[in-house]
Order: sequence, then C-alpha cells, then structure tokens
Amino acid sequence: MTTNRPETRVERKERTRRAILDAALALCEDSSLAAVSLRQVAKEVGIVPTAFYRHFESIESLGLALVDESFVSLRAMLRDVRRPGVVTTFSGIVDGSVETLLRHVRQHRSHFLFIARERGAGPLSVREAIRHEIELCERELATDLARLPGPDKWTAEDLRVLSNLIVTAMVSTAEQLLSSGARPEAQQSAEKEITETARTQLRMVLIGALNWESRP
Amino acid sequence: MTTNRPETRVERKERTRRAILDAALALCEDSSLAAVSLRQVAKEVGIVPTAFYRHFESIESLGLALVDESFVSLRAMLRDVRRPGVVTTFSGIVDGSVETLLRHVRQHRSHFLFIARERGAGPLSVREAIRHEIELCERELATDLARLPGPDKWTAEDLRVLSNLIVTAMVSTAEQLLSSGARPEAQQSAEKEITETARTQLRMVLIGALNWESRP
DNA sequence: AAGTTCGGTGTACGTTCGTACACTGAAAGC
DNA sequence: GCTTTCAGTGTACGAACGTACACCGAACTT
Repeated sequence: MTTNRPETRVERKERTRRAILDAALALCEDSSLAAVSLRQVAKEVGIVPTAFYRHFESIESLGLALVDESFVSLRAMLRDVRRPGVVTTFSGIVDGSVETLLRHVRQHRSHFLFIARERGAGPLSVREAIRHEIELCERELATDLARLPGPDKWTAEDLRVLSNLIVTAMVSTAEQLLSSGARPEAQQSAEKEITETARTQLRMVLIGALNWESRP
Repeated sequence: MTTNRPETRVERKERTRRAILDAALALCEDSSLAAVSLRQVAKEVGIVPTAFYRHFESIESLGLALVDESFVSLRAMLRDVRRPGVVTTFSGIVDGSVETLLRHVRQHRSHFLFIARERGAGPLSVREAIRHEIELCERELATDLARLPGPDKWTAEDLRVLSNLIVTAMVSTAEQLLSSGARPEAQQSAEKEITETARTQLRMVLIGALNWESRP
C-alpha cells in the first residue's frame, strides 16, 4: 500500500523530470534525438509543451542529461567486470567480461541504444560528451591492463592503444547485440554467435598483447 | 570551351539527380538524413519541392542511393589497398593500408561522414544496407587473410572473426579521422596520432594472429 | 494568515513540413 | 508537323513544429 501523504514540490518536479527522461529515451528507440520533438516528449509525458522548459532549456541539454544517466549504468557494468579477482585466468577474464557485457546490454537496452545512436549522429556537444566518457573507460581499462603480466612492462602509449582497441571492439559488440535484439525471432542464437565472436576476438588481442614488445 | 549542343532529356535528368544527391550529402554534413527535409534538398538544388518525386520516392530511398554511391568509393579504396604485392612485409602491408585509408577519408570526407552517421542512426533499411556492405568488406578481407602464412591454416570461422575485428578497428579509425577534421586548427597532428595508433593496433592484432592456433 | 514561488496550463503566432492537384513547355517519337 | 512524354512549375492545404505570453493554484516562506 502506498503512503498517501501529499507530494512535496521537489518530489513532484523530480518525478516529472524522470518522466521526461524516460519518454525521451523511449522515443529514441526508433529515431535519433535530433528527430524527437519537444511536443512529442511533452505529449508522451502528459504535460503541455511549454512546461518542458521548466526542466530543460532545450532538447540538446536533455540529451546531455541522458548521456550522464546512460553512463551511470555503464560504469556500474565496468565495476562489475573488474570486481576483485574471483577469476584470474585469461580465459576467465574474457568469458566473464563478455558475459557481463551481454547481461548489461539486455538490462539497459534503451540506454545502450541511445548511446550507440547519438555517438555518431547526435548534436556536437552530445557526441563530445559520449566521446569523453568512452575515453574515461579506456583510461580505466589501461590502468587495469597495466597490472597484467606482459603489459606491465609496456609504455603508457602502448597501453592506451591497446585499451582503445579493446574498447572499440566491445562497443562494436554491444552495437551488434542491440541490432540483433530488433528481430526477436532468432535473438538467442544471434546473441550466442555474437558473444562467441567477441570472446575469440578478445583472446586474439590478448595473445597479441602477450607477444608484444613495447619499445619506447 | 564547352560544346553548346542542347541537352538531351536523359542528360538533364541525370544532372538533376546528381545535384539532388550532392545537395543531400552536403546537408548531411551537419545533421542526420532523417533530419533533412525534402524541401531543404529541393531549395538547395533549385527545384520546386514536388519535383523531387520525379527522382526519388522518398528521402529514405535517396539514402539507399547514397549508400550505394558511398561504397563505390570505399570499394575503390579496398582495391587500392590490395593492389598486387608491391610490398610483402607485414609492416609494409600495415603502413600501406593505414595510409590508403587516410588518403581516402580525406578525399571522400562527405561519403564517409554520411556512412558513419547513418550506420547507427539512419532508417532501418539504410542501416541494413550499410551493414551488408561492411559485411562484404569483411568477407573480402577474410579471403585475403587466408593467403597469409599462419592464417592460411585457420578455420573459416576464425578468419571471419579476425576480419571482423580488423574492419571494426578500421571503421573506428575512419570515424576518429572524420571528427578530427572538424577542428582544422590541429588537424595534422591529430591525424598523425590517429594513424599511428591504427598502425600499432594492426600490428598487435597481426601478432596475435601469427601466434593463434585455430582449433576446429 | 498573508504573500511568494514556481510547476503546469491555454491560447495564439509564424514557420516549415509533406504532399495533392492541375499546369506548362520542350525534347522525343511518330 | 502533330502528338506524346515527362521534368519541372505554382498554388494550396492541413498538420506539426518551437516558443512567446498571460495566467492559475498548490506548495512553500514569512
């Protein structure tokens, strides 16, 4: 049973703000943010168009808020991947990472979908925000890689380059998983194939890394 | 001096069609195709809006035409990369490939820009067309890789996986080159850094490939 | 209890959009 | 030469867009 005490003003505002973010995310499922109109969002939320401005000054700044929000769940995923050494074999790291990625893509479809779209097509400021967040991911990965035997003797530059490669491959994997989800009839087998490919690719890259000689 | 003979009807039609494609491509430089209106294109070309329908039945089918056109130049690039063995060392292959990529991105900016945008944000049919073309590229790369010592003993599946990885990395490199071109003040050094990264990544992947044991 | 703040309303505007329809005039076909 | 074809014209419409402006009423402040 819900307590029926009257809503405070900030609560109500926050609730509407959430509704706007959710509505925008839903509308972004099948077209880019630039193609979403203020009026559509307002109608979806159930407010009058001009009320939108009480929360965001433009669709673009709504986009920036959605980027922040999306990367909260992404960071949660990364924390999940690197949770302290339950597994230490290379195979274990690879399998665990890919499985975690799959789980989070399923769980936060619309966020990943939004990022994948706007990464290439959004307004400049949104693209830059996404690029920046991905760069942070690469840096975090680089510091993790630096603890592995082999890469621990590399130059910082080589570490950067390797994590860029890995993150790129994982972003691509996520995008493939997303588009496989658009056709639910054969989704399971498609997901299996995509994750298997991702696992193999990670292994190939790691083998390359183990045989790499960093020369400064 | 231009010969002044009267234009034939098909010539004139083709000329207008080209103008429409060029105008659309230009308008796509700073927003996605879905956000480009039929009227904008028509105004840019200098025809009345309804005349657009004499050439395309919708913006979407215009998009498909642009995909075709863009991949003509991309295929030209790939032919260029694989031109018969002037160089045979791994380093030679890598350096040559990356340099060719850079050259073609510069030369066909707007085409690459269009593909990069619509690959993630375009209408479904456009996204599928692009995905299909990229898959063709991966297949061609796979048959090339199959001639290399090492990969020549691989399973078809492993070859597919490796070329998917390489193509993904190259697509990402192209996208980075494109966004570096948006800020002309430091473009040269940015391009140098990006291509250097791409070279290193290709080498890392190839080293992984040389040490890979394909087990069926 | 009186006054202020502010999320949400309702109307109203000028613009731009896609597209329907009837048309024109020059090249193509006979 | 007369007819047909068809790329391009011009007008006209309803719908959707962003946004300006005056307003309301309930939650807050004092």
